[in-house]
Amino acid sequence: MVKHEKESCDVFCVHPEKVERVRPEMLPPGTVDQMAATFKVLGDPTRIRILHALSKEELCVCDLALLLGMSSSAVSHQLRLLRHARLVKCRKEGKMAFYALDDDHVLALFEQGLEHVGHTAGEQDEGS
Amino acid sequence: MVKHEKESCDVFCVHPEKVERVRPEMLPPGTVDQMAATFKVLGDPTRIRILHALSKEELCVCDLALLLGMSSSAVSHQLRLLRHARLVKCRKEGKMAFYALDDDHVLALFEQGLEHVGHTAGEQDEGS
DNA sequence: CACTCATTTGAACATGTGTTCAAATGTTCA
DNA sequence: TGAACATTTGAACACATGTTCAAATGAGTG
Repeated sequence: MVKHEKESCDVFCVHPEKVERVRPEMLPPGTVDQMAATFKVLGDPTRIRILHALSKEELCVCDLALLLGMSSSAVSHQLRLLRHARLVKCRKEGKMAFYALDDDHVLALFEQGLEHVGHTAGEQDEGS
Repeated sequence: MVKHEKESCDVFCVHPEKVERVRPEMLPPGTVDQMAATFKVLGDPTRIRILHALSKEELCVCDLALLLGMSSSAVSHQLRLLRHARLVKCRKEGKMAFYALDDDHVLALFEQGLEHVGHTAGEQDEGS
């Protein structure tokens, strides 16, 4: 919904020169959306636990279900999202599906997130 | 189809030994939730664009509003989430608030995500 | 084939999320 | 003080998300 921009008053900027210096460096929309989509998939406790488990061992769906204490269906739904985001890969063997982290990039991303949490662990979150 | 053979084992696992080997290595719930919360905040195109802009230059709210083409209110709401997640920091000067990335950890996390996108750029996402 | 099992899928539901609008802070300056 | 401004906040809305349930698929076995 684009209402016609009232550029004169609503968002009248304080440092236009800074803005115009940064503007040409902005990432293309496709890249931004892909990054957001990737992080969004990472932004769920269940999927974090799945990824962490898979970083230790290749596991099948029912292994994960037992480990996480949830239904195979729920696990499968989450694995589908992780697959779509190229965060895990699937290896089918007979009627079983073994999952593992897609590659070391994923592990690096995961550990960077873990490091951030450790980094902010002791600090107190300011109340709103 | 009536099946009430093993009601005890909805999730009767195929490789219990793997599961029990991994179980003690699982992350504590608090850590998992914090990681998920951090990634969740990163999982939005608007916030990705904000972080990327701030990685180039310290900017105030209305600078960001102009750069992103959205209202100051919307930007401020997103900045609050980013602040809570310790991804950006705020420096107040007069009636203005200058925002910047909280530290290099954030930049590293961001770039790891960007790298993942670049890494999967050429690959085709299998249709669902 | 009939049956079981591991996995996947679709629909439905409750809950969470991002933006908008209006109003409130809090600061600067005439 | 009062007006103008940058920013923040709260409520409300449309929309997305995670789980559950039931059913379907597909592979192995008697």
